[in-house]
Amino acid sequence: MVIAAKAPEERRRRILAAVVSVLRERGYAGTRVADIAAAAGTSSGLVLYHFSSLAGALTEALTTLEDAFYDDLERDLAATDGPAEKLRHMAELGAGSGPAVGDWTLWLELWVRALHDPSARMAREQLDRRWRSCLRDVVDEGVSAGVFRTADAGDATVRLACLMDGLAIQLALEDEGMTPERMQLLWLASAALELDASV
Amino acid sequence: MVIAAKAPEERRRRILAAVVSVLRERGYAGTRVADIAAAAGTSSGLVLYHFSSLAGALTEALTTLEDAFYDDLERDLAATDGPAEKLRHMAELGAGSGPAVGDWTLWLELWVRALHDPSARMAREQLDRRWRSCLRDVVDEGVSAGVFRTADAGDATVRLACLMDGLAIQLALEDEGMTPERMQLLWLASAALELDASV
DNA sequence: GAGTATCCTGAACGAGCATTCAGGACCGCG
DNA sequence: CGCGGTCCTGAATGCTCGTTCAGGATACTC
Repeated sequence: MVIAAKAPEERRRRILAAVVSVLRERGYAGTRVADIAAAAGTSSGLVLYHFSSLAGALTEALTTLEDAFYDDLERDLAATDGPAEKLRHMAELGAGSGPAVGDWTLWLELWVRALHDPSARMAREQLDRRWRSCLRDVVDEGVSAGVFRTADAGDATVRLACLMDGLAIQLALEDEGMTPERMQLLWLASAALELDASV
Repeated sequence: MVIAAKAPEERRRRILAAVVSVLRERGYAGTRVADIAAAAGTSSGLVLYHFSSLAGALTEALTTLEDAFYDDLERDLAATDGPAEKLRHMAELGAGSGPAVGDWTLWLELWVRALHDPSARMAREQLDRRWRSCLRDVVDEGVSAGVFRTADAGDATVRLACLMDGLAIQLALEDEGMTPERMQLLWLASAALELDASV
C-alpha cells in the first residue's frame, strides 16, 4: 500500500499543477478539460474522476494556490522584524519575486469571474481582505512604533493596496516600462509618501 | 429612401448598444449572439448580417464606446481651466459619474482579454496610453504653473493612474465601503500627497 | 488465486452555440 | 408592373466541448 497509496495522490497533485499552468496560459474561459489532461500527461477521464467537474478542478487549484500563498506570507511576516522591513517584504512579494503567486494573471482572472459569479466574488473578497489586513497590521505596527505617520491609517492602507493592484495590472500585461523592480520602487515610494517615512 | 436609409442605421446602433449592455451583464466570455439579438429585439441573423461575426460586433461596440469616452474627456479637459480643477474633473470621470464609461466592468474584461489576445492587448495599451497622457499633461501643466510640485512627474503620473485602476477594481466589484464618492476622495487625497498640492 | 475496491482510459454522447442559408418583406427605379 | 437591391428572419448545420460510460489494469484482502 506504500507505493500504491502515494501514486494516485501524486497524480492528483500533478493534475492540480497542470490546472494552474493551463489557467495561466489560456485563462479561465479558455481552459478545457482536454488541455489539463494533456498538460498533466493523462486522460480527461481522470481529471473528471478526481475532481467531479471542470469547475471543481479550477476552484480547487486556485484555492490550494492561494492558501499556500497566504500561509507563506503570514509566516514570512511573522519572521521579519520592523514595520519598514515588513513593508519592503510585501513590496517584494507583490512584485512577483515570491514563489507562490508569481502571476497576477490569475488575480485578474479571478476579478473578472467575480463580476459575474457570486462564489468567485466571495472568494476574492476574502482573499483581498486577508491581504489588506496584513497590510493594515504592518501600518498600525509602524504607527504605534512611531516609525510611520499618517492622517488616516485606514485610508492609507486602502490606497496602498489599490495601488499595488493597479501596478500589478501593468505588470501582468507587460506594459512597456513596468518591471518587477520598478513596481517595487514605485510602490515603496508611494508608501513613503503615505506613511511619512523612508522605507 | 429618407426613412429607409435611416431605419437600418438606427437598427445597427441599437444592436451596438445591446452589445454593450449584454457585455456589462454577462461579460466577454458569457456574451452570445442570441443574447445580443434578444436585447436588441431582433434576430441573431441580423446581428451577423451587420457585423460579420460575434467577435466583430464585440470589438466594434467597445471601440465605439471608448472613442466616445476619450473624445468627451479631451473636450471636457480643454474646457476646464486650472490644473487642480482638471484633476478633480478626472477624478469625477474615473469615479464613474461620467456617462460614457460608467462601468469599469468593461475595462476589467478588456484587461483579461488582453492577457491572451494580442489585438486586445494593443487596444488596451493604446487606451491606457491615452488616459495616461491626459493625466500627464495635467500634471505638467500644474508643475509649470507652480501649483504642483513633485520629485518625478513621470512616476507620479504612473502611480496616480495605477491607483485609479486599483480603486476602480474595488468599485467594479462593489467591495463594501467603496463608493464613487469615496473613490474620488481617496484618489484626490493621493494626488494631493503626490503633487504636494491641495486639490 | 478469487474477489473487490481503486485508478485509469478513450470512445461515445449530447448540449450549446456561432455561423450559414433559403427564403421573404419592402422599396426605388425603369 | 417587374426587377434588383437592401434588410431581415428563424430554422438547419456543424463543430466544440464537458461529461458519462463500458471496460481494463493493478493491488490489496481473505
